Amino acid sequence: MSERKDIHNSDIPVICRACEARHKGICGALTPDQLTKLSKQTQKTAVEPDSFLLEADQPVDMYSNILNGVVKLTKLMPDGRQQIVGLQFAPDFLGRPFQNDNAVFAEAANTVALCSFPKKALEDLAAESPDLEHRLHEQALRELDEARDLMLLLGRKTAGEKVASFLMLLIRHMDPEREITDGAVALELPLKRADIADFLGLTIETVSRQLTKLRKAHVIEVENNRTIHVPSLERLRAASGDF
Amino acid sequence: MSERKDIHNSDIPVICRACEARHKGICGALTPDQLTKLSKQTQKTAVEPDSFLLEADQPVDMYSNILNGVVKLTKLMPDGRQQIVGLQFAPDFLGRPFQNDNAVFAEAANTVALCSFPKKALEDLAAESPDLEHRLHEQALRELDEARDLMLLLGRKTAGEKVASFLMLLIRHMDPEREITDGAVALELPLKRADIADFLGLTIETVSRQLTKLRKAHVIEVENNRTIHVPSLERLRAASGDF
DNA sequence: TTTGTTCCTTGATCCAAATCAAGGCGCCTG
DNA sequence: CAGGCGCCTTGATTTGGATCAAGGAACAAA
Repeated sequence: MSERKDIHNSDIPVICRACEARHKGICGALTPDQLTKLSKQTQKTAVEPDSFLLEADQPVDMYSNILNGVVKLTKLMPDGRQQIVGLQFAPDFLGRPFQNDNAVFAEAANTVALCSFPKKALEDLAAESPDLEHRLHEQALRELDEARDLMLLLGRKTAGEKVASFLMLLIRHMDPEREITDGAVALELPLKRADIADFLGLTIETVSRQLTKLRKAHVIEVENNRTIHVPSLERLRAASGDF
Repeated sequence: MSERKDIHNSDIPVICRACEARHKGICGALTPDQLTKLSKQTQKTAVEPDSFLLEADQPVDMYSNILNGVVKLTKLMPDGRQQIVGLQFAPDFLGRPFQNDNAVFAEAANTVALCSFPKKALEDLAAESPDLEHRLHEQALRELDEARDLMLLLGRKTAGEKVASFLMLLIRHMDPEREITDGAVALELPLKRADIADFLGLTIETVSRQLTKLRKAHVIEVENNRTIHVPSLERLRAASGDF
């Protein structure tokens, strides 16, 4: 009932001990016993940028936790038009529970580390542990809230607001360690321009131009194309069109 | 009567007997006892078009099942720009579990009938019935799948494709009874042009023009502005840009 | 060193959808 | 029955972002 996980760290499988998914991810819902059982079937893998983790409409027999890196969830139209419909960060759960095929592609945006386990293993655990299903439910609701924010972005924001909102979103998700004094922040873009465009419903050129505009307006500083300094979060937020 | 169905039915509270939510909605997860307990705290209400059911960022103390009609979930920008981020149909569950405020407005699109009950009553039931939480989880996942389809629509489809996709979406959700031979369908639009525009990320004028275009291309026939005949679903699907 | 590749930026032009403007139809109310 | 209102359509014009086109910087391979 009331096991103190912290005291009995020795009960925790070695490969889970330092894992973020055990704290903020779904594995936190598992007892040491369940964790041990699951960990025997897990596999940690590293994945190169731009490789596929899940194919849309293909049956999936594995779920994963994201340990590191950023995963793009994409949709494709028959003629090749593409939209990124979600970005997932560690320690998110990756997969579509209760369904054998997946409506989206999942693709590594940068180098991604995964902890994967068989679909069945998780579903068996979920059936016996309401707390695990509850965590999955909570993540689904969080993703839904995010998806709806993105719908407002895609449907009603200008290109400039989209790019500023994207930077705000990254800052919200990336390690809060980087937060510097008085609302200044530095961040490394995990996505190339083409991905940012596919995420925001824009073209590469427009993304580039809007970043230049933000730079010239001193809202951001750009270093080596991928490192962004934000001197005032407040100014960036204002550019994003949100409250 | 001594039919098995009626005997079984006699355990069910009167107001729940004919209710769709008991079959396809969340109430199907409840035992007759639980249903009786809940039904004592429920209230059926009829709501006029354009009245608010939930205010964003306001605490909510009720959840509802939609018994009839269509509910718009909307987001608003500080300057008044608006986006409909979801449409909900009977017998959907309405509300954001596990959170006291709501990130969206919920507004009746047409005349809506609701069955409402206190937040706490449902959450207590969910705690004791994993099956209920499972149903809520399933609905959240369905809404997430829909939201992602809409993100592709908003980010990458043309105005014409958006309008055709919207009609396809309505057909998918409205009563399948109306399906006529060889893929012909008639439907009543539950939304006015302004709502369709807010849903598709367009303006009223563009929606109107695209409907005219579909009409002139004989993909649809329009009657009284609100009734649409689709002679060939196949042709409409092709116009929607989807597979 | 050159040559190629990938990723990114910038400029010129074009176009789909927004905006601006007017009018039509059904419906209610005085 | 006039007048007003809500909802929708259509036309003219404008514009934000797409498309087309060129080139720069970083890096690897030859």
